Amino acid sequence: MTDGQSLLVPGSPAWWAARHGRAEPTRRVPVTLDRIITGALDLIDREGLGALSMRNLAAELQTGTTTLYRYVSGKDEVLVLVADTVLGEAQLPRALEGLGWREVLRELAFSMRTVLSSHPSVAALIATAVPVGPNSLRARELILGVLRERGFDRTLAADVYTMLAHLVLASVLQEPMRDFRAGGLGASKSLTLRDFYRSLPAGQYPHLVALADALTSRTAAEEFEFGLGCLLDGVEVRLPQAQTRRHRPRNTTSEA
Amino acid sequence: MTDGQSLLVPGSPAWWAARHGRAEPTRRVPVTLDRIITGALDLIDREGLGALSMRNLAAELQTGTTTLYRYVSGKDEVLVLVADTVLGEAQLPRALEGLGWREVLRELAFSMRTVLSSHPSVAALIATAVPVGPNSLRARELILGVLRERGFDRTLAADVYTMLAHLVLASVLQEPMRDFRAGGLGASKSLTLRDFYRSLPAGQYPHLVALADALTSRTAAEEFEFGLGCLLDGVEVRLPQAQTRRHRPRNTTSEA
DNA sequence: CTAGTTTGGGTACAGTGTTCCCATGGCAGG
DNA sequence: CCTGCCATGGGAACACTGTACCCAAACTAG
Repeated sequence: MTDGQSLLVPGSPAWWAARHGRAEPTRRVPVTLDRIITGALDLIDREGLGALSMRNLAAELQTGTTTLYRYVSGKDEVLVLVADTVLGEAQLPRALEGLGWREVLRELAFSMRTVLSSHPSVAALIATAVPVGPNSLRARELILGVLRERGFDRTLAADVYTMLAHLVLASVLQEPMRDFRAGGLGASKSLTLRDFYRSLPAGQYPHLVALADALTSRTAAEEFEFGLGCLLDGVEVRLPQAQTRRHRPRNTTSEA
Repeated sequence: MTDGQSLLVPGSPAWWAARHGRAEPTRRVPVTLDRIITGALDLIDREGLGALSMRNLAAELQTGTTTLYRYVSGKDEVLVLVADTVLGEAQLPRALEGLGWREVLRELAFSMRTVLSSHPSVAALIATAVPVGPNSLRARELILGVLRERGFDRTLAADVYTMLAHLVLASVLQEPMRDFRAGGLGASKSLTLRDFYRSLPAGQYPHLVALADALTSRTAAEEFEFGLGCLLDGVEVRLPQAQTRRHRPRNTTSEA
């Protein structure tokens, strides 16, 4: 299709606007790799992963579709670059030295989770492909370094890193389903997940009905907090030197 | 395309074969929902998620594309049905009563992981959509019941279930990347992940280079085993009654 | 001013999900 | 017997997708 509006045909309003707009006179913004990546990320965050097509991306950048292929080998490469860019948004090397391994791991895991959580659709990209971009490698390197310097042996450091990555990934992946509506047969009857659990036959699924609230009232961050705490406690048990300064866990609340 | 071979034009070899083949005379196998689901699952397992298109699926079932839409509202529904079918392949209610919560959770988590691991591509379906099919609900109900009957309060049961689900999901999702080859610029230089880590600049990524073996020598099941152990230990700490029969963890091996 | 190299992009092809509409076949009613 | 019906099967078409080929515009070097 010719798209009509994105072309700057002389005499058209868009042409005039570009001609004596208040900004710099060169309205033809050059295409760069960065513009492609940020444009793709914007498009994904705004309209979801499914909305990212090479044509849409080209339209977003006000250029032609095939132009993108001058900077990128294909859509796959765009996705890889976007994923690594997001991973790079986490500012990891904050104040770090004085803290014990628990605090550092908490800090790192949470900042990774936060940055991925702000680009929900991107998590799926990272989940199904080994992230080998520089930002991803830097993060891995940093976490492994923290573990080694705190006395973890090689296998334990690798195992703990893998578990942390798994935990972060799963938490972020499952987060968008929090606002899930079930039963879309008609537009009228859309249930929230909690009401869906409540509406199940109590004879068949007694616990799902009874735990409808418990299963759906947690924030994704709270769930992550819980899982991270469990994992770190488990790691503490596995440390060779029994340098276990005991600490009292705090969320075993019993509700009404 | 007309496909030529799947059409039984009278007089063609295929027609004759169907006419007096050694099997039953009715060669036109009727299309059913079950055939669609199992066909889709076969296709996914055999050639990956990307190979599942409505046309491919129709060809697999030796029928026309639009016929599928008589039984299914679209591709999304096929995927949902496939996901729930896979979830249903886990035989969960094995011998269960005598065991403590640790053993039961291990058993259930492992069997879920095993069944998902045998259909690697399907895990991605479950990760990005709330599974609300009957088999999925049955599994959730069973696990929650186990937890409640073993003395977990409502929130703790829900939290622990969520963590287990996350762990299983992430483990299965990351499993296919185990046979990942990096650096596919040319067909000549395809590195395994371990060699990729080894080939990194040691000045920039010292720990990644040093831990190349540790990061890649684990089986997915072993990693899962480790994570599950950590998690269960963490859960044990959070149990209200300090019914902690201590047990010695066993994998803090220090390698060469 | 010309030659050449980079950058931008229209057209085209194969493949996707989905819908419209027509053909076929078995079965009930006359 | 023939006739009409209706659920099932499927061809053609539409609006997309990623990508390759090839041509036009623009800028740079001589």
